[in-house]
Amino acid sequence: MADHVDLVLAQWSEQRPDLDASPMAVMGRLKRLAQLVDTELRRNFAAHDLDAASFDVLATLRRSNAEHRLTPAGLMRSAMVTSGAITQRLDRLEARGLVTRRPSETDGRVVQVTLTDKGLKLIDAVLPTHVAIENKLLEGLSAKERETLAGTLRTLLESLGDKTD
Amino acid sequence: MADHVDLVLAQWSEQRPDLDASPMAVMGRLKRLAQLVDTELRRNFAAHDLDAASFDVLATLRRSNAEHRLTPAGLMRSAMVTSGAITQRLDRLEARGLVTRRPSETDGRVVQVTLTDKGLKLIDAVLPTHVAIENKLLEGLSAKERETLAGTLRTLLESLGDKTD
DNA sequence: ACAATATATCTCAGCGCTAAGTAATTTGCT
DNA sequence: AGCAAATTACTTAGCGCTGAGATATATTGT
Repeated sequence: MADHVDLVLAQWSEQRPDLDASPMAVMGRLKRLAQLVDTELRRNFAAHDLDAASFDVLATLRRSNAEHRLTPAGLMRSAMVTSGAITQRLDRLEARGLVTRRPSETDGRVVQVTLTDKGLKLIDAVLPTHVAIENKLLEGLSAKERETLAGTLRTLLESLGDKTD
Repeated sequence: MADHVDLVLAQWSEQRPDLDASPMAVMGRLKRLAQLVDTELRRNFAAHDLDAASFDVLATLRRSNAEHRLTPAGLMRSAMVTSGAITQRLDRLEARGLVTRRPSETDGRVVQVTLTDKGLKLIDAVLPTHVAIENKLLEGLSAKERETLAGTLRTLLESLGDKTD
C-alpha cells in the first residue's frame, strides 16, 4: 500500500514540516516510473545492438511517412533533444548504414534523413518485442485505468504546450 | 484536444496497422512528461550552481534523517542509478564541500555520507523554488485530478516492485 | 537590391551515466 | 572454524546529452 514516493513524502513532512511537498506525489512518481521503464526497455534495445536514442530515431522515421524520411529539425522536435544530440545520433546511425543523409533540393539548409532497407528491417524486428514489454509493464493497471491515466497525462502535456499543430 | 502522442499513435496505425501501439498512449506520455519536467527543473538547478544529480543526493540526505546521513548504497537505492554513478556524484559533492565521507565504525565496507552545513544551506535554499516550479507545472490539473493521478501512478509503481520495505 | 533577421545543421568541450570489472569485508552454510 | 557467496564501494572505458557558438542558406522589410 506504499511505494517509494510515500516514504519520501513522509520523510519530508518529518524533516521539513513547513515545506509543502505535495507536488512530489505526482512529480516523484513520474520521474521514477520513467526511469524504471527506461531501464527495462534498455535491455531489449541492447539485445538488438541498439540504444534508446537510436531506437527513437529509427522508430520516428518508420512511422512518419511511407518514405520513412524526415529532416533533423523534425526529429529534434519529436525527440525533444538539442540539435547537437540529433546530429550525433545521425552520425552514429549513418556510420552503421541504418539511415542516409541527403541535402534537400529545394532548401540548401535542409537535410533529408531516410531509413535504409537495413534500418527498416532492424526497427521492424525490434518493434514487436518493444510493444510487448511495454504491455507487460502496464499489466498492473486495468484497461479502464490505463485509459484514464493516458487522458490525464494528455491534459497535463497539453497544459505544458505539447501541441501537435 | 491532441498532444504529440496522439499524432504518434495515428502515425503508427497508418504505417503499421498490424501493430498494436496502444501501450504507447501511456508510455509515450510518461517519457515525454518526464523529459519536459526535467528540462524545466534543470533551469532552477543551474541558477543555484547545481544539476539534477547533485540536487537528488542533497535532497535525499536532507530528508532522510535529522543527521542528514546515509550510505552510498542507500543513495543508490533511492536514486535508482548504478553504484558507479553514486561514487561519481559523491566525488563531485565532496570536492565542493557539500558532503563528507567517513568510513563506518561497525562495517568496514560501509561509508557514511553526511551533509555539511554548506550543503544543508544550499539545499534549503533551492527547495522552495523547486517545489514552486513543480506546482506551477501541475497547474493544468485540478486537485482531484492530481490525487487520482498520483494514486494510479502508485499502483503502477507497486506492480513493478517499487516497494518501501 | 541589400542589410537584418530567421532558420537549419553541425562542432565541440564538459559533464554524467552505464556496464563491466576490482578489491575489501561480512554473512551464512556446513 | 573455514570457506563460498553476497555485499559495499570504487574504477574506468565508452557513450550520449547539453549549451554555446560557428557556418551556411533563406526570408523579410525597406
